[in-house]
Amino acid sequence: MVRTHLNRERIAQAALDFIDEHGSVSLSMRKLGTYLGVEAMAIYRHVEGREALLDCVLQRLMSGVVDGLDEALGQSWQGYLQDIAHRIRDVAIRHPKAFPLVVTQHPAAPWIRPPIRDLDLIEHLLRTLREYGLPDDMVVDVYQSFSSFLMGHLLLEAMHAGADPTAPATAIREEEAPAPAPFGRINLDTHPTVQELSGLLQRNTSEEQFEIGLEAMIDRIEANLRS
Amino acid sequence: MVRTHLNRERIAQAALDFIDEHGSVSLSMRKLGTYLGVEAMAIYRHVEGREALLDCVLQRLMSGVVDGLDEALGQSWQGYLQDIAHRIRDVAIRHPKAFPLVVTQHPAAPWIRPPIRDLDLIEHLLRTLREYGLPDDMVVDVYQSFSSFLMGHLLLEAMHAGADPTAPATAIREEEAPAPAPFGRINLDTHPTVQELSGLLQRNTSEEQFEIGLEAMIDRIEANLRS
DNA sequence: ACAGACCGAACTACACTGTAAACTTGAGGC
DNA sequence: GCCTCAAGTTTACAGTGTAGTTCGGTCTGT
Repeated sequence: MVRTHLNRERIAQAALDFIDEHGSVSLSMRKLGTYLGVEAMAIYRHVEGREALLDCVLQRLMSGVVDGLDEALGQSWQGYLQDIAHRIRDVAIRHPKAFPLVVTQHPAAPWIRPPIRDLDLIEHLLRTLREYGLPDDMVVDVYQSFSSFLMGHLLLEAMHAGADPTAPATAIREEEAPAPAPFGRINLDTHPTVQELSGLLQRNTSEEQFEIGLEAMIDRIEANLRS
Repeated sequence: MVRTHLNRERIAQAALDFIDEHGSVSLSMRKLGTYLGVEAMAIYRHVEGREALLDCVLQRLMSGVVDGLDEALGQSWQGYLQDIAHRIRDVAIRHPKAFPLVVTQHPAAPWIRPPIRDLDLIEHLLRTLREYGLPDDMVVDVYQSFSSFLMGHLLLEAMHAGADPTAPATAIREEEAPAPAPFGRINLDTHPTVQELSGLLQRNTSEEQFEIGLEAMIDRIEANLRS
């Protein structure tokens, strides 16, 4: 009986599923093996090792972003950037446990900036911006600003979304006072402002802030272009 | 002979030194033990485990930021934010291998946003902004924008600075053509734009971009305040 | 000064990790 | 029929985090 043979695709998909479910730190070759119904060492026939495996997962994660990106063209570079940004945000939100893998360095190209680690996507971005008439130094500027903006927002959003819901939220106060403070009682006395603003702090306005920040970045580029 | 007794401080400092030298992934209890001239298990008398150890390192990393922050007061909230931002950037640059630890979740407070993981610092920031007269919702907004801005910029900068200089920069081209392309020859044919812009891409303008981005963020807050 | 509590450091043990090497098996080609 | 060869398995080993236990010196109460 030949259960559909192993290959890079199937392994990457299974690893992604596993990570979505249990987190990336608890992914081990052996666990992935049993998850695939196969002996752990069989995986090494198809990927070089754990690091390469995680790289495959990342590639699979981002593969959807670059595909069908050409249809998004034809508007303006502003719309194009908005489109890419939202595509990547979708990935981050759909796979919050896997997305933080973008901070691991690409072994073959340390100069690639997360979270856009896909060379095809980088090429597409640079080329398109150029075709929209942006000068070269501005193109690189946009790429870099865009990277760090996405990095900051999406990593935070993913961490928030991927936080273990079963987290203990342990108390720091040594007393076991059952104080029903907001978000798992934290030193209410030494940090009164934090406590007072807790309501506002735990409000999730990620999406709004993402849109505002993205808009602001694009505005800034526009202003820079005109000057 | 009582070689200066172990304590949390000494352990955290040694761990930080070790990470600065060899990176955080290769820090193990046993290696830290020998690094301290002590048996690995002795460490468990002072810190609860590996996770707690890394948390100690983070605490030690950021301890310098909040100390002596009151002297930076008295100017304006703009100057205050600039000051904090530069202090944290200094940490990121001085400890590029340790800084990425900020993305690990704080176990007791998952709602804390990296890279500002120090409750004292958060309290200080929120209180100060309030004292400068910013309305509560704006205070929280600033905290969150500030976090993601620092996160994006500093993590990228740290990754860049902490990249293993002995990295192979392997070729993707199967030919072993010795093409002296910029930054470790990468698929010159399929990604011509990347290649063409390689000169601009590898230019390090992190500091400039940091200043520009920080300024822009503050301007945005000001504009938001006036409206 | 001395006895006993005490506590930090060391040792042992165990389950689990990544990975290399040798081995088994089963399908296709002569 | 046998040969080949690649995919999957088994075995092995060094290294990991950490719980449990033991040892040896220091501090304290009298």
